[in-house]
Amino acid sequence: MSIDTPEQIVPQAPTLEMVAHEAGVSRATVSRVVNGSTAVTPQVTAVVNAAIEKLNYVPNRAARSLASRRTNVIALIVPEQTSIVFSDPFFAAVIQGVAVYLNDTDYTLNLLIASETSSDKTRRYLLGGNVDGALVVSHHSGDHSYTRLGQKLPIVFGGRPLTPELDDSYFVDVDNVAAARSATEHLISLGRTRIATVAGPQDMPPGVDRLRGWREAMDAAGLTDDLVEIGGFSPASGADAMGRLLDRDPSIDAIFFANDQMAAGAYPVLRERGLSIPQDIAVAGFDDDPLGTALSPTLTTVHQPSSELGAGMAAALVRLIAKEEIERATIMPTSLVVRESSKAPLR
Amino acid sequence: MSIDTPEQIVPQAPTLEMVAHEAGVSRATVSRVVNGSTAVTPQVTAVVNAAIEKLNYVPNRAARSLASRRTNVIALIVPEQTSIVFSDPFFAAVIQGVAVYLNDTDYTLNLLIASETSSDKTRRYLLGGNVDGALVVSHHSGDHSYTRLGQKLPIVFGGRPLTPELDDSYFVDVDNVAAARSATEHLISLGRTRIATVAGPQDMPPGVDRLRGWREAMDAAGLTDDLVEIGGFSPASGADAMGRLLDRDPSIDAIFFANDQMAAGAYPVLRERGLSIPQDIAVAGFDDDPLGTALSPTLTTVHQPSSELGAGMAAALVRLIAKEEIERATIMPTSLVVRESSKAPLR
DNA sequence: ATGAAAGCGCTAACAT
DNA sequence: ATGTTAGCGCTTTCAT
Repeated sequence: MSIDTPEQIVPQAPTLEMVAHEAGVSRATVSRVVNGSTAVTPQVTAVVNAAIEKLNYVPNRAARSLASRRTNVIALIVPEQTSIVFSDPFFAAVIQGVAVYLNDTDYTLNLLIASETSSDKTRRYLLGGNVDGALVVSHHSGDHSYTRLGQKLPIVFGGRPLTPELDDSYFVDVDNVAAARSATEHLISLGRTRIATVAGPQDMPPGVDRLRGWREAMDAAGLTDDLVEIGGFSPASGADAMGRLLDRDPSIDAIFFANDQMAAGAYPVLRERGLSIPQDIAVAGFDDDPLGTALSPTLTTVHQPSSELGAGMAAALVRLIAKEEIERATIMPTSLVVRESSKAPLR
Repeated sequence: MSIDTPEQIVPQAPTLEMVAHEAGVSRATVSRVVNGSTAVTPQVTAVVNAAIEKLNYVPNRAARSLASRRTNVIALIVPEQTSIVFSDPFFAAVIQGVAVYLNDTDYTLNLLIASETSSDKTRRYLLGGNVDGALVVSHHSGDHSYTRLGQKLPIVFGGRPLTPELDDSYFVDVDNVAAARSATEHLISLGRTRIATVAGPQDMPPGVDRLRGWREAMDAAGLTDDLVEIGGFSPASGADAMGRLLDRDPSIDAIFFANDQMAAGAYPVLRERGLSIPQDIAVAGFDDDPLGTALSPTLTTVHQPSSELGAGMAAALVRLIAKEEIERATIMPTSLVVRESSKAPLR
């Protein structure tokens, strides 16, 4: 080696073969130890582990996968349409839940943004035997367009499908109806009677379900359920809907928004009209968006266990891959977070 | 096959071998076509492609990786400390930028949440030859603790290192100093003279740099630069700092926050003290957090090209892996977004 | 309980 | 320009 030739640091990763040699056993035995087979003497196991430690051995995923015909890879598919509104922290939390959960398993997470144009490529990739299963976060949409893949590959969705009867996919979700109902009951318990709602798009399960929950609570309390406007889950749409509602009935004394973004958009409208929150009008949202605590007054909302949803999806998929029997639907609990926007009795 | 035994659908993925057979050529030739080698007759290429199409062939990553000794996998490391504050949409956007960019390459994205406890496991994994390179998003921290890995594996960081002189890593970032300077100059251009700032932690590059930018602008304009308080990038810390500043000098007529979260936290404080934005006090933040448009008045801020930062990181890494020469630092442009919170001249 | 040996599906010299 | 032939590092029967 001359002075001019910088030493080529070839980080030649140690192979199972080398470990076997070091430990004085066969490759098969090392493999057994690595994979936690019980059929190995404690003594031998110890020797092998020592060798592994000494050589700093890490199994080569590709080789393992090729030989075992398992990839140990789980795809996390984020439809692009969804990801463009990646600004929604709900997603980030779900993804985080997935990633953290998988960290403690042998699975590796493969994040995939599936654009319309590449959806075919995505399907091929998924069916090409490159992953053991897939997770689809379709958020509010309920779009289970990957459903048919479910017959060839284990798949778990986030959110219930749009048309349950035509769908036999697995999914993890919250009970939007019950959650909306409880938020509305909370407003009712404040003594409010003119309670409105801004629902989400009626072609998305959460849009439908949260409206239904509101209606159930109103009906049960014997209140009229006609103060409804449809929004698009965005702040601007919330502002618009709020304006329309107040035009219809200026005496509204409480309102439930299908998500926090719309509630936030409505805040300035309320202020412009000289209505104070919560004295004149109590407000509740949905999602427990972090921005709810930045608003003034802070926003009462329904908390969704977002990262737990992610973890739940991952857990379900892992069991599915292991061919365990699991429920088609996994429902996670929500909780009402009461903040300043609903903290005063009717004046 | 009896009626009781459901047909076992074995989605036996077609192999290169099968394609070769179908096309009547050797496996090597198919491999050449698949990998875009020029040394194949157009005719043969066509035949092979037809066979691929017909059989719906998708290369097996594991086999390919094993044989080529390339993994075509890029790890995206999100330190847990960071991800817990995953509520910051900045991240989601960066990650999205990375994912979308890689979608058009042959690389696959491996998302890794590296907790303190598993950082050793993470290191081993990275060095075990399971990825071709890694991306580290350390956001505001500037923590380049994976720097040493950079000698064994191509790595690109998000954000400049804390101690540039001790660091020889590659990174992608924005010019925080210049951006903060321009935001401050904007406030100065409004005719304001008592301009304060709430800086970020001084052990994080953005904390240091944004304060420096503010100071440079103040000094250049001949204004005193003593109205400084340090916050922690959270809404609560912004509120606290705002209070301290107003206690020190109630005549403050403009303020620059090192991020939008802190500015949002300060809004209620200002309102409580009877100061109106922007008439009494003009406000500017940093990050272009979506919440800035939900605030009332909407918040003037510095926009960072978050998803472009992600794409830039991915692009740099891909070039690094290809052993191309690249600059250690890639600096992306920011832009000032003027909104209502700074839209009035001094009254 | 351990070892021997045959691949897993592909790439990359090397031949031709 | 195309084919032949070794492996890549590991798992997994099948023996022993």
